[in-house]
Amino acid sequence: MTQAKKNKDGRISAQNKALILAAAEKEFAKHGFNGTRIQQVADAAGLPKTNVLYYFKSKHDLYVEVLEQILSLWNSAFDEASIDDDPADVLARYIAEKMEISRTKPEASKIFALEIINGAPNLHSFFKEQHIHWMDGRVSLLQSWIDQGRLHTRDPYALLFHIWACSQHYADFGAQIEVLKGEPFDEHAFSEATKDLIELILKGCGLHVPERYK
Amino acid sequence: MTQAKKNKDGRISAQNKALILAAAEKEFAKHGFNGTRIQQVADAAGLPKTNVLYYFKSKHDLYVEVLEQILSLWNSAFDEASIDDDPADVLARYIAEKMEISRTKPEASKIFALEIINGAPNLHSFFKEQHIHWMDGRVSLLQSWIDQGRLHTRDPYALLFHIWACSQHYADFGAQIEVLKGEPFDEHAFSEATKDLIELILKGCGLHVPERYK
DNA sequence: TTATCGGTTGACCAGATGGTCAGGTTTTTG
DNA sequence: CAAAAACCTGACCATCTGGTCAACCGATAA
Repeated sequence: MTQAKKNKDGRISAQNKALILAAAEKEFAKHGFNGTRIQQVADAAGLPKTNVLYYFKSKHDLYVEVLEQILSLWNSAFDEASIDDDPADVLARYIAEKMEISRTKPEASKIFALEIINGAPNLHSFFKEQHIHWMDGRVSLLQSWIDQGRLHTRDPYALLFHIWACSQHYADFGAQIEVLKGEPFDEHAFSEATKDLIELILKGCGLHVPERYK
Repeated sequence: MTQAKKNKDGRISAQNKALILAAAEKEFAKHGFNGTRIQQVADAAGLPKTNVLYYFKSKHDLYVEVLEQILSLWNSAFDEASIDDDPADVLARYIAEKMEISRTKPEASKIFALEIINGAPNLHSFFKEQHIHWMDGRVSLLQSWIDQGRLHTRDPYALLFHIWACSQHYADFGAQIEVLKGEPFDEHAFSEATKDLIELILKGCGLHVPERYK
């Protein structure tokens, strides 16, 4: 039917697309956009290369869809925090969330980092604007807390950057950390690292670490 | 003469090699190893492609030499710090050094980050071992300070990771930061960011920020 | 003058890779 | 049960790119 003309998500379609996207996420994380071969993605998904091109018009298309899927992970409870909330609580939770993503979705984090390092050439400008808007809102919240004397840091932007930098570091540099520390960086180690980071940042802002994050 | 057989560093040679390495550093930082074309490097250096291949046997060779050149930047005063030094002073200086590299050599920092994200496939194992050795030494120094009650943080490894993560962040994500903050990230902004980071980390470790870094 | 040698370069190639296409099969739909 | 739509895929191709090669240049030494 003409109604179904644009509906490309039959049962099989949805299933295969998901399969391919998952495989692509891993491959892109490992080798970057240029270093990834469509054939590799196909192999990882257990399908012939042509089939990958059937669902995604081009390599670039596939990459963009992977990226869009990743962006949905970036939502957070911090998005809705208000001035009446407790800064220590909100920040600790935000850090914990970011660390959790680094642990459970390191590939996504890597791809995001690679994309940003290269100047975000594939992120639609609407995303950038949206991000700036989000940033403005969060920064003024932090600034309010600073003005109230409930948060002691000079630059709220810098605070956010530092949280991102450190949490993402654990995703991006996971392998390096294992080598340098000489022990596997497992769930428990991640939990310890999260506590450490929360303590560092909160103390650095003159905040008291909530019991549950100690 | 047979003596000069291996001497490939005549005046012209040294000059051209330096030219090519500088161009390669920029290109690799922009596009990564796979995304960089030898032709691009050649164009950036103002030489024909064949000439690049004359000085560097292969693209991979060129990349490794760029990488080795970068590694020399990683030396620091922190390397020689001893237990008798003041933790606050040593750490503040170390952070300032790292930030300075991010400001003056962002390309080098980017390449290093990209290399590490990909699991450091091109770093010779002797470098890794050397790095581990360095790390062990620095961690035990930090641990000594902790044991003496002069430094208050749980995991010295994590402390180093956080310093690296934040300072490198300013190199890697420079473009993103400009967009999000909506103003150029110049020398002055870098100086402010450095102070902020020093304050965050030192306060986070229960240290007092030395006057000169305020 | 001539041999040598570092340096230079255009022409060329083999392999890899993104992407197309036509024809086939399976599933859905009326 | 057809017809249509969705799905699948082997064969193929245009292009790109790392790397080779052989000829050539220009300075210096014998």
